[in-house]
Amino acid sequence: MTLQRPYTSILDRLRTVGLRPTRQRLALAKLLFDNGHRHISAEQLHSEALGSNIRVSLATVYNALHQFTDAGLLREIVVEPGRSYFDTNIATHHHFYFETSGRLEDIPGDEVRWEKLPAAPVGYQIKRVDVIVRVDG
Amino acid sequence: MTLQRPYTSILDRLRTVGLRPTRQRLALAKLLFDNGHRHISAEQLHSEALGSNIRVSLATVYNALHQFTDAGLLREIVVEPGRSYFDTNIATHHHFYFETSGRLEDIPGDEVRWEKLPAAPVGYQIKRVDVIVRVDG
DNA sequence: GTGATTGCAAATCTTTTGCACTAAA
DNA sequence: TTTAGTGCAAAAGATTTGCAATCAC
Repeated sequence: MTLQRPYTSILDRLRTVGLRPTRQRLALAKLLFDNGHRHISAEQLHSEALGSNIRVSLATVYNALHQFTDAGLLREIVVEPGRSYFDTNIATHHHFYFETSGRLEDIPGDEVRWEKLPAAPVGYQIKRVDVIVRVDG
Repeated sequence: MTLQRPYTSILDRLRTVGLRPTRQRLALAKLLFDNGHRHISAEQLHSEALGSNIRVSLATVYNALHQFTDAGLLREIVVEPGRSYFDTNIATHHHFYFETSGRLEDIPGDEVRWEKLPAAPVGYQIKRVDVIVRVDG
């Protein structure tokens, strides 16, 4: 798990995780990390990039999102078949999912505490615990 | 939330939720509910049906799975983009997800207890809380 | 009968892949 | 240079849709 280092430049962050700071990655990272925490889909990020005159293909957006995720800069959240978001907040926290709007909202980590949680099956380690509170109304 | 009524026939269960007990729905429901609790994908159920000489199209399998889910007979669990399962266990419970194998395993409801959980946002109700414990090893 | 359900094939949507081209080190 | 990264178009999956044919009531 990579710690978030708010005062590290995007360029250094990419270098640190071993990704070449290409024009596309820098631009996408800027959109992702310079606008506060966000829940964004690949398609959304692609449109946003095009809207900001960053010429980048959807395939590259997918590549970058997955590389960032593997590097621990992002976290992927799947809420429905065919609907997944990338979360720029990599601290431990959870989510409300608004089924009608498809929107995701953070639940701060300290708003969820376990009284009991099972141990990992023998031979396995817990990588992450996802809590999705599904709401509608 | 529909209570599970183990001694109700499949035919009656379909009738109760207002679904006509067609040949296809009866056969699929039999595969789903007469074999203990299972986590099954649409594709898997379709293969299983064909393997049991039940002629049914994949589209109908999807339809039936969604109708059963809407009726409260099934619960859908999405673990990764492009990988979702239908769970015949509709009691409150949670899941281990084995990232390497793609397998899902039940965590009984009483193995997870909350010390703290946020209230629903104003104007919304909590429909369900999904806990997915992601493990690898 | 008549209205719900099905099958099929086509369409849609999301995501991945192959490969020639380009750019970073 | 050398190797990683990119774009594009095509492929691959998963899921949905439209509509005529079929089935439950």
